[in-house]
This record gives sequence, C-alpha cells and structure tokens, in this order.
Amino acid sequence: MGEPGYTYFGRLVGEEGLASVRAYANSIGVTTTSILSPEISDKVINLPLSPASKESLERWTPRRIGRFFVISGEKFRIGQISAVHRRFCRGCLGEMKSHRVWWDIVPFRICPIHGCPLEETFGEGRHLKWTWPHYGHAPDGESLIAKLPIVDGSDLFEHYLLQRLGCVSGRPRPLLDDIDLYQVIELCGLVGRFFLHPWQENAPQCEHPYQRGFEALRGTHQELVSLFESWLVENAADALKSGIENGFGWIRRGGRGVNLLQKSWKRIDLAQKEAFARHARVTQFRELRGFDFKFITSQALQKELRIQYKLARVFLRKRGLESPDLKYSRDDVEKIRSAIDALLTHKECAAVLGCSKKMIRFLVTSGYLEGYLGLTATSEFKIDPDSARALAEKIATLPVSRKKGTRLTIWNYARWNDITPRKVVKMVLSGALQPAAIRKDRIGFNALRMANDPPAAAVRSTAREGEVTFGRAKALLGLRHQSIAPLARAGVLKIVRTTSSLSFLSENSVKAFLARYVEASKYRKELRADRNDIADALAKLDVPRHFTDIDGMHDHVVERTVLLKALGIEEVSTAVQATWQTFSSIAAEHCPAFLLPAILTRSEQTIFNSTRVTRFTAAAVGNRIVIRKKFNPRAAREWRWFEEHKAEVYRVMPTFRFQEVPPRDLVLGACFLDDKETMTKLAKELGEYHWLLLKKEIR
DNA sequence: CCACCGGAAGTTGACGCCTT
DNA sequence: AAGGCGTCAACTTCCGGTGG
Repeated sequence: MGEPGYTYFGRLVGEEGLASVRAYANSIGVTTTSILSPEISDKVINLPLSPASKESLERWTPRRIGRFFVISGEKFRIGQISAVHRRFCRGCLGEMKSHRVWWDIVPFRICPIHGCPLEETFGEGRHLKWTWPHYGHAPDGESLIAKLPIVDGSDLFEHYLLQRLGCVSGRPRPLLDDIDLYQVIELCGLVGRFFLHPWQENAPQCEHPYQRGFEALRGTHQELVSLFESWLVENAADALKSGIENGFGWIRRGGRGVNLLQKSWKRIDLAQKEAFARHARVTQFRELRGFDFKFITSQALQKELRIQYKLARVFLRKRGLESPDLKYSRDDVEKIRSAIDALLTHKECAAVLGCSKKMIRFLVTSGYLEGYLGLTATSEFKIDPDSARALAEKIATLPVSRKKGTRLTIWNYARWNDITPRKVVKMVLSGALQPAAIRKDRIGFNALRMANDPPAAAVRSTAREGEVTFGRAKALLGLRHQSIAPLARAGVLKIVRTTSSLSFLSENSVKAFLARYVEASKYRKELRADRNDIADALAKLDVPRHFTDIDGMHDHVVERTVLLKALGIEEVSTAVQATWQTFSSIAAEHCPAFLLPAILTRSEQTIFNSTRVTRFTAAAVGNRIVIRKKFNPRAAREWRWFEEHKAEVYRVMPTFRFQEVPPRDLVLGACFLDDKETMTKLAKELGEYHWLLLKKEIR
C-alpha cells in the first residue's frame, strides 16, 4: 500500500538486477531527469498488471493537475511533494520492502506507525538517490530494515495525513476535515509557526511547525479560541488593545492570511477574533457584534459618554483616567462616567458660588476654578467641585473692611460704579477691593456687601458726617440757592467747617430750620397768589415773613404751623409722616442719588436726583403717599432722551405703570407707597432709572 | 555534479480605501 | 480617527529544470 508508480518502476528495475533507474529509463525512451515526471508513471501503469495492482498504482502515483499533485484523491501543492532525496522508515521497510508515497510529502517527518523520524541518509550522511532501485538496503550494503514495534501515533500530524489519504482511521477533526489536504498542511504550518513563537511583527522562520499547528487545529473551534486566548494573555499583553492586527502580530499583517488561505483561513480568523474580543475591543467585526468586547476605543467612549474626546483628554489626563493607547475597558468607562458626574455643571456651580452661570466661565478661564471642556455635548465647562468649594470658602473668608456707608451687593456695586461684574469679581478675589461685610445667610458672591460711596459723577460731596453742603441744604429746604449763603452768614444756618473753596453747614441747624420753617411759595396754589404776589398774600393772611431783613434773602420764609393754620390746611398726619420717614430710609439705601423732602405735604413736592436731570413728585393723598413721574415734552432735554430709551425706561420702572396721555402728549406714572415691599421696589426702580440715565450718558 | 535560470511562493514595507 | 482589509512592488527563498 502507498507505493507510487515511480518507485514501483524502480523496484522492477532493481529486481532485474540493474543499478540505475535513470539509465534504464533512458534505455526504454524515457528521458526524464525527474522521478516525478509523468513519463515514468505512465509507463508503469501501462504495464500488464492485475487490476488491484493497477488500481493501487493509480491511487498512489502523484498526478500533476494544474498546479497540484493529486495523491489518493487529495491535492498537494507542487512544493509539498519532493522526491529528490529518498526518505524511509526502517520499520515500514521491515514490513514491506517498498517505498511509501507519503515519505515524499515534505512536511511528513515522523512515521506515525512506528513513531520514529523518517531517515534520509545512510552510511556517513549520504543521500539515497532516486535512481537507486533497491529499498531494503543502501548502495554500500547497509541494511535499511528494522523490526520496530507499532505505536499509537494518532496524535501526530503525519497520522492525520495518512488518515486523509485513507490509510488509517482516526477521530474526526472538525476544523480540518472539510478542507483540501494542501490547505491543512499550509494551515498547520502557519498556525504552528504562530504558536511556537512569542509576539513578533514579522514572520519567524521555523523548522517544523506542522505538529504544533496540528495540535492547535485538531480540536474544536472553542478549543482553538481558548488556545488563541491564552497565547494573547501570555505573549501580547502589550499589544492587546491596539487592534487585532497588532494583537496577533505577523500572522494577520495586511490581511495576508485572508488572501493566501482564503476559505480555510476563515475559521482561524473567527477564532482569533473571538479570542481577541475577550481581551480587547476590535472595532470592525460587524459579523461579531454579539461579542462582549472588553475595551472600547476613544471614539466609542465619546459616543457613549456624549463627550468631546479631544477636549476631554485634558480632564482624563489630569485624573489619570486616560488610557495611553486610547482603549477603555468597561471599568474605565464607568470610572470616567462617575468622575464626570461628580463634576458640577454651570448651574450647580453658580448655585454653590452665588453668582450667575455666565460668571462661571469667567472664573474658570481666569483660573479661579478648575473647569474642563468637552465633558458635555455643549461647550460648557464642567467644574471640579473641590475647586468650587475652595473658592466658596475663600469668598466666605475674605477680609472685610467694615466700612460705613451704603452697602450693595457686588453686582449692584458694579453697576453703580460702571464696572463690569467680572472686573469687580476679579478685584474682590485678588484683594484689590475689600467687601465691607459678608452676610452669613447668603451664599458665595451673593453674601458680599460692598460699601458704596455715592458715584463720583452723581454726587460730588466732601461733606462729612453731620455736615451738609450749601447745595444740599438748598434742596432740602426748598429755598433758592441765593438764600443759603445769607442765612448762613446771619447764623441761622450754622457753618461748621470751611475749606478754601467750600463751607459746610451743620446738619442739625438745617434740620431745625426745616422743622420750623417753610418756603411759602410751595403753597402758592393755596395762597391763590401769583409768583410775584406771595408777599401780599401772606400779608393779607397776617402770616409774618421771617429773615426779611437779611441782605440777599429772596425767599418768603414763614413758620410752617402758622401758615398752615392761616390757610386752614390740615397737617399731614403723624402716621403718614412716619410712613414717609420709613420710605426715606429705604430710599437712602436703594436710591441715594435722590434728595427727598424731609416733611411731606399735601401739595406735590419735587424730588430731584443729584444731577437734576429728572424729577419725581411726592405728595400725601388722604392717608396714602403717592410718588408720581411725568414725562413732559416741555422738559425737552429729558423728553428727547426718554423718546430714545422708552422701552428701557418702561422696563426699569414697571411699578409706575406708565400710561401715555395722547391729547396732552404726556406720559404719566404713579405709585402709592402702601407697604414696605412697594417702597423697596420703588426705591430700587428709582435707583435703576438714575443708573440708566448715567449709563445712557445724560447728565 | 554543478552553475545558472526561471517560476512560484513567501516576506515585507508601504499605501489606499472602506467602515464605524 | 482607528482599525480592518486589499493591493502593490520589490525583494528573497525554494526548487526543479537545463545545459555543460
């Protein structure tokens, strides 16, 4: 069994006592120099032989078909068959002195029947030429026959070859049985070479990898997967996460295996992918989607966490969460997710710091907060909560100046002083600006209270406590400005301090004057007198005018109670007066730029702001106090300005409920000071309006 | 038996295209 | 962008054939 035509031919030659097969072949017209030439085999098959012998020869003689040899129905590549040097197993020759064609299969190294390696030399390393016609002994007479025990070689690669050739029976090999034998040899060679070496980029050279390859491929698919898996763990830990091609090294380079081995490669391919998927992420295995990949790529991470990876790297790196090869395990993903979740959003951070959301971005970019981009779908920063807490703590423990004066939130402080909130924040945090106090019941920046000097542009006053300037006294008393100086000279109003250019009146003397006297033209309507008839009207009522003898005094100053009595006017009740006092103190905090009359009357009194651009009126109506505002085209300067900024005016003073009065071309608004809430609201609106005037540059 | 030749297979670096 | 896959080109290696 297994004897091919060419050696059968040789045997015949030998039996005839000739010494060279080639010489004999030449003598019968066969001129080949290659034993595998079909000429010899054809000659043999045409000999008169028994059908059984003929069948056997036909089966075991390699026949060239295209690029293959076919033996016993199995295909071999040309290079897989070589008969140049004759190889043999002494045990087999001992059983029958004939050649076995499988000894000519190049990777066939061990006789699976006797368990011994094939031999190819005799004497001192000489090769048996194919022309040597004898099989039992060598040309030097050495016997090539041995009595060897038969072993169980079913684990051998060679055994499987014999199994496929139909010589022996063996177990089914699910990964190999359905592919051509030449592919089995190639696969075993390739896979064997792979398993015999650690990770390598380039293909290693290897003597005889077939046995190892067969050991890998003789089992089931799952067994192969496990082999690949343990190989990966042992040899490719470093290369594991950067793609399957890199993970397995040379064997998958450039898709080579796929090209060279085509269909038979597919099973290796799948097993490798399955094994790889257990330890790494492979992006492209569409057909293997069911696998639970251990790692995902940065792009997949980006998608899953809805982040912008490129930007997010800063954060990941800082937290030591960035994988150097950009692959992330489930664990990594969850760690990153919780790290991101632990961060504050703009809104949350704004709540911690008591400021607007917009301010957060500024605080991050100027280094007061630790914030990161790319961790949200939008371009918002996410903020490290520790840094936010640290900043909140810093704000809460800022040194305070305890400075007296109006106290404003830093936001209002910024507005009053025409500074952007950011600048104020920066000044406060850098220590350039000290808050006057910090409220314990407020959070972050909202807790800061700044001492506010009245805006320089609005009120220029160098008056100290208890002092009143001439201008302020004039406004408070409702006198003409020419009258103040004479009254002061006469000692009615007391000068407490004099600088080179200014004199200051004592506040007490002004208040005392205010409490007792009033300028009579305020009651012009009640007196039914014209501007020039005030003195006559007073004389008729027998109301005495005071300070008439003071030179330069132009006002008609009378005692308030005397005048009101003479006119039959009810005094404003003390309750209303108290309400007015309440409003005055609220106004001093929220709209210090307005000078309010000290005593409320039933007739309208003007409330000017410090720049005297705008005026409101205040009056008692019954038990209520009403503040009115009139926009009048005849007050041309304010009217022009008002027309330009109508919308803003309406916006900052909603409480006045302004109404246009078309026939008179006026805009009127009014508000009753019924409760503290309204007072505060109104005072704030007055302040806003004053600010608006300054901001829009009307002075 | 040997030097040389040519074909086939095998290696390797490089590149491009495609999908996700 | 990362990764998978296919291809190219240049080169080496192996092997048998060829002619001397």
